[in-house]
Amino acid sequence: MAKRITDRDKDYSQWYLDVVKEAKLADHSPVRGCMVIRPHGFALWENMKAALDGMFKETGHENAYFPLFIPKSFLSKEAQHVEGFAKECAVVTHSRLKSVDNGVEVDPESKLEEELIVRPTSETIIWDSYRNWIQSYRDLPILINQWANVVRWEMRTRLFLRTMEFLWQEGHTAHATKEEAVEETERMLDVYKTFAEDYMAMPVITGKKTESERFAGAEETYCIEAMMQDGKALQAGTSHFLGQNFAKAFDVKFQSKDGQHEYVWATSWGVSTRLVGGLIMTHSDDNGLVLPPKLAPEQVVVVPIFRNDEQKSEVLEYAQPIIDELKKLGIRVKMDHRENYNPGYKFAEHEAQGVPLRLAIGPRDIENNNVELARRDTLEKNIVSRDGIAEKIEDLLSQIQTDLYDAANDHMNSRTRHVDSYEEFKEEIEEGGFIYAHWDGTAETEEKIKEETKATIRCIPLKPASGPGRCMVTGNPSEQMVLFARSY
RNA sequence: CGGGGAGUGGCGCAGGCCGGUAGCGCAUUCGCUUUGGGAGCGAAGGGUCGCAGGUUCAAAUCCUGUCUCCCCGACCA
Repeated sequence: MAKRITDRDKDYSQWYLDVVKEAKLADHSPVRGCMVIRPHGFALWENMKAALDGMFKETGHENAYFPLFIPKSFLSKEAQHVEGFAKECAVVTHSRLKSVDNGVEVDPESKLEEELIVRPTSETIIWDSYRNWIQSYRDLPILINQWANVVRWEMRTRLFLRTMEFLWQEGHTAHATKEEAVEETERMLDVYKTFAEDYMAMPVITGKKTESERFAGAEETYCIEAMMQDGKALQAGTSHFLGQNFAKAFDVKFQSKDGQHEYVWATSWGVSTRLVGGLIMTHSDDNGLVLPPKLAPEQVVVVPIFRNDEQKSEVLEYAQPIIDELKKLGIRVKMDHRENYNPGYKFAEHEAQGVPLRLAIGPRDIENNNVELARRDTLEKNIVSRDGIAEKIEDLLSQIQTDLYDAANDHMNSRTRHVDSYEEFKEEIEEGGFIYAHWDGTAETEEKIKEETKATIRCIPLKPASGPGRCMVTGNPSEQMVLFARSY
C-alpha cells in the first residue's frame, strides 16, 4: 500500500508531477517542452471550457477561428508587440522535405519567400481581418472569442503551467469608444474571477500589472492572481486594454455617427490550460488530485464489493436505482465494474483522480439498507442510510464545492501579510505567500526588489489593501500597497 | 549560452571502474486462488544497450566523434 505520490512538504515540484501522472491527466511528450493531455485531463479541460464558453456567450461573445500561421510582416507591425514575442517564436521557413539516404531532409529549394510564424497569440492576424469587417460605427462592437492552440518557444517548461504549445481561449474585441473598451476589459476580468472562484473554488486577487509586467502592446493589463499551496503566486488569467495600438498598426478605422473617421479601441483576454495546473496546486493532497464537483468529469463513483457471482448481482441490483436517481438529478456518476481490480485498488485510483465522492456498496451495506460514502476532500468515510441518498449526495457535492473554496481562501489569507520595511519584506518573502507593501511606482525600484528577493509585483490590487504611504525601499510616496510574491 | 546529470524491453533503473554475448522492479499475457484500502503464487512474451566510427578473437562496458533529453542559472507579455 505504498503511496506513489511524493510528500508535498518534501518536494513540491515532484509532488506536482506525481499528481499529474497518477491522476492520468497528462504526460511529457517526446516533443521538447510539449505535453500529451490524456482523456481524464482533457475531460477536465472541456468542463472548464464549457463553463467559460457559457459565460462568454452570456456577455454577448461569439466564437470564431483564425489561422495558425501568421506572416512575419504582420507580427512586426506593432513595435512593442514584436519586441515582446520576438524571442519565443516558432518560425516556418520551408514547405517541403526530400528523401535522402538516411530518411528525409528539408528541401532547400522550398524556402518560403516570407516566413510564417506559428501564432504565439492572435492579435495581429485577427486585426488584419477586422480591418475588412469594420467600416461604420454600426459594425461595432465586435465581440469574438477563439479557442485555439498557441506556441511560445519557452526555455523551460512545466506540465500545464508553461508548455511550448498550449490550449487556450483568446477574446479579441473592437469598440467605438475608449470607455466601452475599458469596460469590456474589466467585465472579462470579472468573468475570470467568477470562474476561478465559483467553478475552480480558487480565490484570486484582481489587479493591474505594472508597466514592466504588461502584455506587449497593451496600455493596461489586468490579471487574476492565485496562490498555490507552496506559497507561490500563479497568474491565472489576463485581460488587456489595448488602446488604439493595434487599430493604428493595422489601420482599422470606422466612420462615426457624425461622419468622422476614427481608430477603434481594442481589448484582448485569455486563460489557458495553465488553469489546470492552478487547480491541481490549489486543492490536491498527498493522495493525489482533488477536484471541485462543478468541474470534475465524474462527480460520484460507485465501487461494488462482492465475493461471488451471487453477491455481484445483488450489489448491482441494489446500486442501479441509486445510480438512476443520481443521474436524474443531473449528477455525473459512474459505476466502476472492472473485475480485474480489487476495491482497495479502485479506492486509491479514484482518489488519485480526484473524484469528489465515492460510494462503496457491498453485502454488509445491503443487509443494513446502507451505503458507504467517502469524501475526497476530507477523506471522511461514513456509513449512511440508502434512503434519500441521491438528495444527500446532491447537497454534499455543493457542500464540498463551498468547503474547497473556503479552505483555499483560508490558506491564502493566512499566508498574506502587510509589511512596512524592506528589511521585514526580505525576511517575510522567504516564507512565501502574498505580501502587501508600499512601492514608489518606478521600474527601478521594482527591478531592484526583483533582483534582491526574486519577488515580483503580482498586481496593483483593484481593491486597495491600504491607503497612501511611503515606499519600503526609497521612502517616496505610494498611493497604495501593491501585491508581491514569488511566482510560477 | 554557462554549470551539472542521463540515454539499456512500455515505464523506472542496475550492470560500466575490471570487455566474455544483458538483468531487476513495475506494467503486459495465460492459469489458479483472491476481492470492505493500491492482492498472492506459478508460467510466458518483450531489448540492433541513443547514433556513427575505432581498438579487440570478443564491446552495453574501453577510445573518438555526434545527437537528444533532464536539472540549476540566464529567459519567461
